[in-house]
Amino acid sequence: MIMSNKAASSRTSVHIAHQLKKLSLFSELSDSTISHFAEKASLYQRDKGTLLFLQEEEIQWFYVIIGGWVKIFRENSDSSEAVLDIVSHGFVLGVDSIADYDFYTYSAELIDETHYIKLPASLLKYYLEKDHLMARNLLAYLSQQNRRKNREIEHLNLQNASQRIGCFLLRHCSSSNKDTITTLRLPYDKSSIAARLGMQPETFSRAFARLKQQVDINMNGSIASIPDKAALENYVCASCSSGLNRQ
Amino acid sequence: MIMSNKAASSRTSVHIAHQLKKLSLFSELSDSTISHFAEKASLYQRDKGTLLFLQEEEIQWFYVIIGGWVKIFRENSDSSEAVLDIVSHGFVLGVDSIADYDFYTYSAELIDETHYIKLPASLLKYYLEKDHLMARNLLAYLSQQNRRKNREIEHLNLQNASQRIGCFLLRHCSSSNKDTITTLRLPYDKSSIAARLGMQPETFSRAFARLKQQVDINMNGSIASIPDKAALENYVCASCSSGLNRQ
DNA sequence: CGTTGACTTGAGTCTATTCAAATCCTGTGG
DNA sequence: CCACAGGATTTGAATAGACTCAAGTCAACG
Repeated sequence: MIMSNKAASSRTSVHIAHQLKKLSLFSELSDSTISHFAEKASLYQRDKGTLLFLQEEEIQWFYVIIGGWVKIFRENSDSSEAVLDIVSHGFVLGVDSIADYDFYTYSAELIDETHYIKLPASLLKYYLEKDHLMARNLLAYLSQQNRRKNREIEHLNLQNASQRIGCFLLRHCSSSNKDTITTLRLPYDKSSIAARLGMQPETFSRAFARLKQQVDINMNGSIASIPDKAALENYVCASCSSGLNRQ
Repeated sequence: MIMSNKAASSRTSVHIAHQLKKLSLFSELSDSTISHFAEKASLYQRDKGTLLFLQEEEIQWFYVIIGGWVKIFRENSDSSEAVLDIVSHGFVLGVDSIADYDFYTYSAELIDETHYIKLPASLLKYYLEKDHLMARNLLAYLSQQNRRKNREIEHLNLQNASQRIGCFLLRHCSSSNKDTITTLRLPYDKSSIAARLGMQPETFSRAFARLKQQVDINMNGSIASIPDKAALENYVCASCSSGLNRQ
């Protein structure tokens, strides 16, 4: 990232600080702490295919996703990979093992043009020791991740392919007004959603077709619009232990 | 828990302190902190079927499992339940949401006669604020749980029924000497293992039979013995991204 | 206008599920 | 100590869902 001059750099830093403040990981931190992070951070926009980091690499940076889509995955000895998650704006990547392990335990790759902030892990570690609030925020973040994964395990066990697709859609709808039509930009590459949901691309295609038959969903390129979100929730959560808004 | 006199209570407390010290959650904490926990804790031994807590209840206690087996699960609107995990000695239950949510996000039930310590959540919360080490230990614990669940999701996606059973066995073998025969007491009720692994009891039975054909495993009541652990690892981890001893 | 890559559709196969029946265990009462 | 009831586990047969491989469609792009 090349800055033309100090002023530009400062403008970027203010912009980054603004983005960081939105995150629960940085909530209630002092302005000086946040600007400290913002000063050491850089803003990126990169294309599909860019690797953020690989499993087993030493943790040097962590990432905040502003927009776009990132695939979190693990590769194994034979060629296949397991997609653990596909995440978008507001997600923080690479902090899961920062407290006790020092190495990334998964790989992360952009599957769309993505806008993100890159921050030094050492700074987070520093504040983790120094600032009790930082530790508490990370605790809350990890707790939330745990619950997210519990839900994931439950769904893999109990939901069928169509329901899992519907659930994925719902999770990525910004919780907008119930009465308006919800629209949502999906990752360009649908086969990675399939992998994320633990199914083959063909199964995804067929199951999505079935889902569209059951509840009203319109696809327009990679834009999905859902006229009746409640109907989708109803279809999806027939076998969920937690309603959509529960933890 | 009725104590006959102060001396007995004190002996119990020393015993509990000894157990707590083994856990990473309490590692490096001062002796006085640990005895503070131990004083407020009680030791229990209860039968199969005992409920430790239910999802949505307010978190009042957390639990350390000394021996036996506990089922962690979530129930949903229709009758079915999702078993998130089945855990035994050394596991800490009920702290996942202590930092940010105040309610249990899963239920826990003994599926065997089980030996455990019950501790007040408020004390953990108190030290979480006061003692930086406690926060760091819980961070490490949650990080580890996250990795455990990532592995779980990967396995649900990539492994077949037999491999998942083998993996469950391996995970619960104490990492003893490679050359000796490994033995392992399984929960009395096999159908909860089946549920834990996301399959029906019938599938469990058939898949286990297949596993026993492939690698040498002897069952004797609920005691499994594995003469050649390496062979089992080899069978199971053909499609794992992480070797057994990785994080 | 043809090529390329992504997605869909089709047909056959495989794995796990379901329902039903048989068998094995275990704890209990005689 | 043994027989027995009841539950858990196993086995069998039919079915359903997802997978694989192959072929077809579609749209974007040069």
